[in-house]
Amino acid sequence: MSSASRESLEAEELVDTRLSLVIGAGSQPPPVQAPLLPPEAEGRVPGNTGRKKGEKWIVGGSTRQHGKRARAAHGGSDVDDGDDGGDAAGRARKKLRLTAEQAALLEKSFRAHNVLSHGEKQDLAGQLGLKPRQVEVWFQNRRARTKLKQTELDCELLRRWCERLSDDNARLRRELAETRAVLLVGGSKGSTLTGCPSCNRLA
DNA sequence: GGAGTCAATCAGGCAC
DNA sequence: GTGCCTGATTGACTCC
Repeated sequence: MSSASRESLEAEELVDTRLSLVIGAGSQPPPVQAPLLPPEAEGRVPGNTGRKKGEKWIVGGSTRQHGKRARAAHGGSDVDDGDDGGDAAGRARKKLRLTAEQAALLEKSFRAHNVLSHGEKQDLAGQLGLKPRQVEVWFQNRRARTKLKQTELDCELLRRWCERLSDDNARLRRELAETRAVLLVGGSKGSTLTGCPSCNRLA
């Protein structure tokens, strides 16, 4: 499958396809973490495993400042200019809601490349009438939520795979027991196949 | 050391 | 009122 066509799959389509291809496919384990993301993005994320999962720390809380601090460290030229609220004076922030057209264009871009270059970010922001930082945040959140969804899908896939393996195991055990019984009866009637008297395995 | 990314989280707004 | 979605923030981390 090409990466382009893979990217076009909706998550639901993906899980359906993989279930039909994989769960019925015999002994191969399911391809967990079949990427929802384009490959170039995966290459850009070499684990980021240093963080201790589940570790928590205080974030913001009452001292939270909307938009004034971190962007300096991120080289953001787009720190709060007022039209998205968020100043420290306590004025309630008005949340940006993307239009359907904006969302569609972002989605289209995400499917093409889920990581933006600087130029792509600028261009996209220009087309959308948004700040580059807002485009960046949208992609960031989109990646995070895509990954979360993929994890949930993988989890479900593994659960079903496990169920199937258990069923297969039970069936094979039944068949083995039946076969042994038949052969042992046959053996007592002169068959050339016999079972080991100590372990009942075929001799 | 700066830039980019991620995980975790907060918080506004909408549907129910 | 609650739950969900989603834009935004923050600190840790990786890479060059």
